[in-house]
Amino acid sequence: MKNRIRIERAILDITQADLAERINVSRQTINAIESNKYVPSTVLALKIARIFGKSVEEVFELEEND
Amino acid sequence: MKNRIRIERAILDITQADLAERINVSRQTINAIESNKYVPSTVLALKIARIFGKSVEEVFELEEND
DNA sequence: TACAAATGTAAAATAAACTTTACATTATAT
DNA sequence: ATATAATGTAAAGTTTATTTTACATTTGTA
Repeated sequence: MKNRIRIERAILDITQADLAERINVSRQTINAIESNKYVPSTVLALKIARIFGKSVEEVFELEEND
Repeated sequence: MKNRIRIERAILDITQADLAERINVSRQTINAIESNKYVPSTVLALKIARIFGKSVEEVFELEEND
């Protein structure tokens, strides 16, 4: 699965730590999701997308191997 | 988090086992997600929504406690 | 009513998400 | 060039997702 978190963060001009704080997870969790170390839960995906004002599909995209 | 899986399944007229097979998880996993025993990964949410022809937000909805 | 299909559920095992702490590297501004 | 902020990463620990097997209950149908 791919994601556009880094880009959306840049548009909002917020750091990984900012985003983490806004959805109540650790900064490392955001870093790990953003760099595809693991797949977030649906609750986190919904919260992240909501902060960006985008749908989950606009932020996270399935790939062939998923 | 709430979900509309049961309703969307009814619209498509498919069983939990059918849905499970289509996204390559066990039937128990679908049953557990559908009855809110746990929160699916974003990959599963995207696959489930795609089968229903709906967005993730149309199938899964955040609640206050999330 | 009886049979079959669908759903609910439970326990044990494994994999994966997430936290905390801590430190290293990279980028940015002064 | 130096200080500071941001990001990358790692290890250990806890919690949660997911699988497998198995059985019980409910629902639909002949």
